[in-house]
Amino acid sequence: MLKEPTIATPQECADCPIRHRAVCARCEPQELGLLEEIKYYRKFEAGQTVIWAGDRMDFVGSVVTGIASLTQTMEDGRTQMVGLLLPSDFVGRPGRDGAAYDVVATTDLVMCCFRKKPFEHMMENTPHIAHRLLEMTLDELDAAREWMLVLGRKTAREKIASLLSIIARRDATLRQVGMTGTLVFDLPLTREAMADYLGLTLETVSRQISALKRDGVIELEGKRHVTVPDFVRLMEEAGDDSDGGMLA
Amino acid sequence: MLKEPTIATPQECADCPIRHRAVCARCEPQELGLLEEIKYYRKFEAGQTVIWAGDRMDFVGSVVTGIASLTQTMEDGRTQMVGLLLPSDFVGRPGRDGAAYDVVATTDLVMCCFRKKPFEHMMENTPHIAHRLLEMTLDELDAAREWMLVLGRKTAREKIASLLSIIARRDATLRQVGMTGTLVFDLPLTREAMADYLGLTLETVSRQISALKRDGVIELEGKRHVTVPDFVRLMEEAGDDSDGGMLA
DNA sequence: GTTCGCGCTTGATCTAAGTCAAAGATATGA
DNA sequence: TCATATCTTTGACTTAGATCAAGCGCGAAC
Repeated sequence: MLKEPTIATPQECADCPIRHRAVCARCEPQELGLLEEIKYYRKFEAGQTVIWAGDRMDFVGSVVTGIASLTQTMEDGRTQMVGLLLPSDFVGRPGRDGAAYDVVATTDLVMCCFRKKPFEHMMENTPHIAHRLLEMTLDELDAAREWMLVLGRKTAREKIASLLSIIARRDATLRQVGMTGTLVFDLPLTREAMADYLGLTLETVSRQISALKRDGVIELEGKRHVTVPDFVRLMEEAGDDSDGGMLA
Repeated sequence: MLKEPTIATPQECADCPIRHRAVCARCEPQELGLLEEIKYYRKFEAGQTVIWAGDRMDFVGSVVTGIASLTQTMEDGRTQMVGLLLPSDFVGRPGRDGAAYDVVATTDLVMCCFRKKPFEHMMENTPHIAHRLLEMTLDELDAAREWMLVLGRKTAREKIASLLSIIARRDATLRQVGMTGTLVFDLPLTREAMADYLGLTLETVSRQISALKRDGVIELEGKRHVTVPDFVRLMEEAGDDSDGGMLA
C-alpha cells in the first residue's frame, strides 16, 4: 500500500536547513566537508510513514520541504499528534536508538538525513552543533508547553483558532499580509489530522471551522485555502494575549 | 502575604544535582572551582512564587529538594501546569532573558542557582555542560509530549491514574516496592494542583480519586498518603501499554 | 474547648463535545 | 461519462465532565 521512500538528489537540498540553520550556522568550511560525507536525502509522499514508534532509528535529520507529524497512538486506536515538523525542524535524538513516536509525512516531504553514529561523533567535536541543537530543542519544548495549554484548557473554538494562527504564523506565504492584517494560507492538514493535533473529533473540527466562517473570522475557498481578514481578531478567538503568543 | 525567599547555606546542597548530575558529571576539579564562585542557594516555602512569567530572569538553576511547578495562565484565569520540577530538574533557559512561565514552589523548596551570564560563559568553554543540558532538555521534551497524549486523549480516570503512576515512578520512596508490586508514596500536590496539571476541575479529580479507591486500585490514608497494591493494575487504568510508558 | 479557614468530598444539574448516521463535494480511474 | 473513494459537512441524540452548591474533617489560633 505504501511506497518505499525514494532517495532524493543533493540538488533538491541546495538550501538544506541542517547545513545552514541547525548545525552549521557558525561552522568552518572544513566541517562542512565532513558533513557532506554522512548526509543523504529522502523523499516521501503524503501519507507515507517515515518511521514507526519503537523502530530502530539509525539516522537523525531535518525537514527540507513539506510537513511531517509526530504522533502517539494508544492500543485502542486513540491518537494524539505531539508535534508538527515544518521545514528546518529536527527529527531524532542523539543518544537514543529507538524512535519514540510515529513520524508520518503529512504532505509530500523531503528530509535531509545524517547517519547517526558519525553525526554523534561530529557533535562531540563541534561545540556549536550541540549549542544549536540545544537551542532548537528548547524552542520545541516551549512549543510543546504552549500546546499543553491548548489541549488542557481551551474550548474547541479556541483550539481551532490557535491552530490556524500557529500555521499562519509559521507559513511563509503569510508575507502576503500587507498593512491590513489580512493573511492568506493553505491548510496543510486534513480535518482528521487537525482533530488529532487538537484532541478533538473531526466532526467538531468541521463544525467549529464552519462557525468561524459564519462569524467572519475566516474565509474559505475550497476546503483548504484560508483567508484571515483580521489576524488580531483570530488571536482573540484563540484566547491568546495580545502579544500573539510570541515569547519574549 | 508571601515571604521573600531566604538564601540557603551551601551545606544544604551537599549533593547539589547541578554539580553532580546536570553539569559536572564529567567535569575536571578546576571547573568545579569556577562553579563555586557563581552559584548560590535559595529556599522557598510551599506556595511561594519563584518567578513570574515575563519577569527578567538572571539565573538558571535546578531543584535540590522539594517540588516546583511551571504554570501558564490565561487572562480569564484558566491555568495549565506545563511541567513538574522534581529534584535535579533544571529551570531556566540559557540565552533568554524573560521567564516564559510562572514557577511556583509546590512544596517547601531548595534551589541551586547560577548567575546566568557566568553560567553561559562557562557553557561556551565546557562542552560537556551543553551536552548534558541537551540530554536533559530532550528528556523534558519527551515528558511534555507524553503529557500531550494525556491531556488530549485520556479520560478523567485515565488522567488521574497517569499522574499517580508518574509520581510513583519518580518518587524515591517507591523503593518500598518489594516483590509484590505494592507501592507507597505521598502526593505532593493538592487536588487543585492535580486538576491544573490534568486539565480537569478539582471536583472531577476528587470524584475520580474516590472512584479509584472504591474500585481498589489505590488505598488512601488521609488525603495524601497513597498505597498502590498493584502497580500493573494502575498502569492499565492509565491506558499505558505494558512497558509503563518507559521509553526505549 | 471553640471557632475559623482551608482543602476536600459529594450531590444535583447543565452543557460542550462526542457519537452515530446520512448525505454533499471533489477527485481518480475505468 | 459514470463509478468509486476520500474528505467533509450537517443533523439528532448521548454523555463525560463542568458548574453550582452544600457540607465534612482537621489543624491552627484564640
